[in-house]
Amino acid sequence: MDLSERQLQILQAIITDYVENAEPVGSRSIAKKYDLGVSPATIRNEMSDLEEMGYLTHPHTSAGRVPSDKAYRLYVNDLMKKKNLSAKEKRMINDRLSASRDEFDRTIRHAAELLSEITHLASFAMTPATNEETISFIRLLPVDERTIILMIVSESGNVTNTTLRLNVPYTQESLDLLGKNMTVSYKGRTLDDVLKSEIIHDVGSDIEALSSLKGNVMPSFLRTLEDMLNVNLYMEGMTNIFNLPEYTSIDRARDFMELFARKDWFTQKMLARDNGVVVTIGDENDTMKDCTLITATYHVDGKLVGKIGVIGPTRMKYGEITSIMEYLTNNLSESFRLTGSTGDGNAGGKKQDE
Amino acid sequence: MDLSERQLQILQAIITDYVENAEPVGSRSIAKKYDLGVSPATIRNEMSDLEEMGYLTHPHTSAGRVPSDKAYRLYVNDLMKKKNLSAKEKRMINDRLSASRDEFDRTIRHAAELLSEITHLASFAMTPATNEETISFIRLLPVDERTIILMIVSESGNVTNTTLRLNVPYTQESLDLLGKNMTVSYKGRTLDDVLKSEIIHDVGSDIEALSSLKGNVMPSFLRTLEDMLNVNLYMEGMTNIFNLPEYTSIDRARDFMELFARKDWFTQKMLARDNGVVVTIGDENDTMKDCTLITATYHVDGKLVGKIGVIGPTRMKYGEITSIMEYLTNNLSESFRLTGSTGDGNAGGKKQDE
DNA sequence: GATTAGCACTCTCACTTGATGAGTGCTAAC
DNA sequence: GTTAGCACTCATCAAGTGAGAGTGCTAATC
Repeated sequence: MDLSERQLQILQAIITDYVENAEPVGSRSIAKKYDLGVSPATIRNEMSDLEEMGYLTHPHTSAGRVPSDKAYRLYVNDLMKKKNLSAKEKRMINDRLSASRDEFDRTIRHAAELLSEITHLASFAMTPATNEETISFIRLLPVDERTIILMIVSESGNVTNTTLRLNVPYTQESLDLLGKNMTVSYKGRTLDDVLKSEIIHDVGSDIEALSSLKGNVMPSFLRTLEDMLNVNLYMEGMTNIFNLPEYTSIDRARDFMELFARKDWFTQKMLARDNGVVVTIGDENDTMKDCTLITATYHVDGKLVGKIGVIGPTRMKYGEITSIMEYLTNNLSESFRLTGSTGDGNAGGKKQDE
Repeated sequence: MDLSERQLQILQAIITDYVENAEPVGSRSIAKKYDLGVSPATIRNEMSDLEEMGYLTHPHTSAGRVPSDKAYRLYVNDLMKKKNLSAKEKRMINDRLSASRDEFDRTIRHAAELLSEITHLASFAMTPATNEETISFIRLLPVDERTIILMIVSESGNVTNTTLRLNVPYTQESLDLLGKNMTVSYKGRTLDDVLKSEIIHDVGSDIEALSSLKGNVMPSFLRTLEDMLNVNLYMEGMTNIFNLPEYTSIDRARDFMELFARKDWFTQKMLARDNGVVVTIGDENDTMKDCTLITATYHVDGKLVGKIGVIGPTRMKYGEITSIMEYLTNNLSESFRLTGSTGDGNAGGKKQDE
């Protein structure tokens, strides 16, 4: 049961108007503002049909119509036009990201800031999941008589380290040896793989002298691997939502904020989403049934996949926002194309044209 | 102009009642609940005097009295009784912190979580400022043909590293040499000191071959030092304030949240505060004039100083909260007494008695 | 002289009422 | 199929009302 051309026009007009003004839109104002060549009465009849089909709802008898989730879905799939970013917007994005291009985490955080500034919504950015990363080498360095540093380096240049305190003495040679020993064991294996296998049978060392040292180091080693697997989540512009009429009620604002205070939970949710630009509207989300969530993915070295996203009420400028996110993620992927995962000092990636 | 014993009793009763119920308290309810042996009329007269002296205010003619900032200050200085923590509370603190005692940053974050859970207020915790830390050694490690890792280790075992991309080739020897060279130059100097001097005259190397390599490394070196100087700030329980009657207005809630979205600014503010348990009430803060801020300091290795704090309306349980914070910071300092600054694998610090 | 009872007065809060206006839904005319 | 006309619905706002809590003053009491 397809919609007629006129119905689509009316639906689009209602969505446009409602997204702009956040107030139920009536037949008269549609007829006046959008030149559809028909009278309010006709529009009323069409509206009534659209409501029957589930595209519109009615807060109460004598109020205007409000688009339903189903209407937004139709809009996103078929009606919405991509917005061409202005030169100014493109320049803003390029400038703000390139200023920190040489440092990975900072760039990601800036992307989130930028996104919330441009969209006036709450945004977030996640560093890539690193399950697939492989270990390059492991090294142990002395600090003082009892303290050493354990350092794990991945093949894409990711580094994590932990300072740990031993309950046995050590020598420079034993540290070097254990480092080499561990490197041989784990080089080329993914973090996930190592973590899963080692946590079960914590193997002793072949060489007697190293055994106790290794016993000291292994728990920290596993813990450090876990740390490396953790993605960082940056959230920005949470307070933007206070300016939206949807959230003038304290309770709804509270619910919103509380949802995102649970960072771990939220990270898991987001990791599970598909790649590319993904829009989920209202009921399509299992929590936050009155929000829309848009996520997009960027790539590091063409391999690792990170995510950015915005969260807001279902009433949002879909065309504009998806276009911005597309541009932004392309820009990010471009920046991280040649370099490793943690900054590059000077040589920035090739810049996207403006 | 001192207050009479009876005036103090009445003031204390009003504060206690108001802190509990968040509603202006009238003479009748004081007379009924607190056994002062005088009639409401007498209390009314005293209240009137207290108001004249600036300890109480009046929302409107026919409402009860509300304590002023001045009253809270008097209460905190003279009237308030320290609360003895229950065994259960102590156990909770000990358990929750010791579970993560071997990892510094995580422990600090847990302290903030714990604090907001116990107090039902917004809380924060800062890692220590490290201006006074001194450099122990610097090392450069190879990743691939063009990528190396720069690693800086402080004498307390703090480690920071950056991956950087070179635009000149390198050899293992040159890396080792430059690392040693830099270690000799900077060992024993404080981060602050090195950062300030080097940022001005970016010295070239004495040995010709290292010159270009060093040129590549120095900018990252300085940037990494800056990173090391940055304190981490963890904020928790921001949404707790939504449950307080003081913040049922969306505008006040918004103001509150926006203040703490500016993490850098907030960090600076907090760094400037004195050591020990510090309470600033309402007007005593230059921003957030309707909040009370309580901060307390913990020590790492007896030297570095970090901070934790809570933020809430001036109406809060001062006695209880300061006691909790005192216990908590003592516990933290105890944990970080022997170990370096970034975890210790096994050997936990001596535990405080329960 | 300090304390207290009594009472008029003030102000908030919750509730009601009525007017207004936006918008629908139906019917009959075009 | 489209439109004008009109009765009807519902939210919103302002004004008005009464109850309740609490003060401040005065005069009586200890």
